[in-house]
Amino acid sequence: MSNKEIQEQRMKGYFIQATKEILKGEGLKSISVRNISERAGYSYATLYNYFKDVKDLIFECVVDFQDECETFIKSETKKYEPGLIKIKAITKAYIKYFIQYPGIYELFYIEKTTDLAHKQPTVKLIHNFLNKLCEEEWQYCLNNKILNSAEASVMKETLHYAVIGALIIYINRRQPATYKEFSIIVESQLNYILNLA
Amino acid sequence: MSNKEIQEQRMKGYFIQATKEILKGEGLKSISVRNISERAGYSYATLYNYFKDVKDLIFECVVDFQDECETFIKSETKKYEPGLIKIKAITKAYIKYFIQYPGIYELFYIEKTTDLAHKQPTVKLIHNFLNKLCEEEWQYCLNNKILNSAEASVMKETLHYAVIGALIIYINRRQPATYKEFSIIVESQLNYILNLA
DNA sequence: TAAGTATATTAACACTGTTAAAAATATAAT
DNA sequence: ATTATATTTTTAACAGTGTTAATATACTTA
Repeated sequence: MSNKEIQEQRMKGYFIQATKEILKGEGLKSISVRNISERAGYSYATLYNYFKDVKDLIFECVVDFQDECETFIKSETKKYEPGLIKIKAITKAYIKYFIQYPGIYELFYIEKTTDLAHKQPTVKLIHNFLNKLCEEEWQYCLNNKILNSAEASVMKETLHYAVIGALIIYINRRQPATYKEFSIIVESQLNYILNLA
Repeated sequence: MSNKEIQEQRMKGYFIQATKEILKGEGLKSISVRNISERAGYSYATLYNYFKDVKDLIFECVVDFQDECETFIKSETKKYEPGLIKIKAITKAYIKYFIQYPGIYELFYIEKTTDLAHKQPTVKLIHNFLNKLCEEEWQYCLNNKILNSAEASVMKETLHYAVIGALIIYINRRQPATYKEFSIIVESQLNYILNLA
């Protein structure tokens, strides 16, 4: 990597860092070009020397957050036995991560894809994120004849949709009112969907 | 109702009508005070004589759309037998309505409640919309011992979350790519959640 | 040091919601 | 009917948004 590339990457990093901080803190609605640039220590127009537009910048953050989320989930769930138990644990860790950073959830699932349509592969990446995280475990269930293909398929999709819905209603609508209530509902739903205890 | 009130209500109606047209057509992102007012045939500032702010106006539309949606669902499902079969039919009609008007779905579930927090009862109304539409049928299942209380509860919540999630991913993310594929997934999920065929 | 290039900043444009002052209209009283 | 008073509508303005073009600064090389 040439000096020029190193420096350019460093500059991009300053803006990405600033954006990530705002998203984790105040959330998506506090994101603005001037706001990001001020935190990065540059003028607002400088941003456009390193990113096509602000959506481009935000999208780079998505990739970072996904890595971060994946790392978090791995460390939270490594002690669980493989299969449905682990799928449940992964899902709970997934929910936990986004509850901790609602701004990141907004970014992942609420922000219209239309606005980011030029990055189709990344969009697919986001959409399949939970499924990807559980992929190994679903495969385990199939290999060990715990589930057949049709069962696994419907469980996987139902789990996926229910988790997205649960998070949007809790994060975006504050329903139910407390995290405790929310946890109880989630727990019983996971058991129901995954046919556990 | 006094003349003054009639006239005021009429004026509000013009703005509400204009807003509803835009929401059904171009969607939430095309909503702007100037855009609405132009369509209503008035200057942008006139809007503020009849609504506290644009969120107030939008919220009046929510109530209208809910009535419209409920009427649509009632007419689509009246021929179905009561119980789980009817719950499935109601849910499918619910999905059908929002697929037809994605802009209204945005408004219902994606628009942050925070921005409309001053109308808490209405927010609860929206959140419980699907559950309210099915309430009678859930009661039927309990009365006829088709389900016990715990079963009904978890089914109801899972159904609710899964439907919200399914719609957000299909409408906001265009995943899966076709309505046909989407319908198949929805069908199998409804059967799984409601423990049907 | 001077010229040329790359980068950063300011100024400007078109948009957003909202408010205060100005203009137009309708109502009331003489 | 004409004047005076309310009421309602519009225009102008403000503070914000993303983005671009022109200007100013810093750096590199001759």
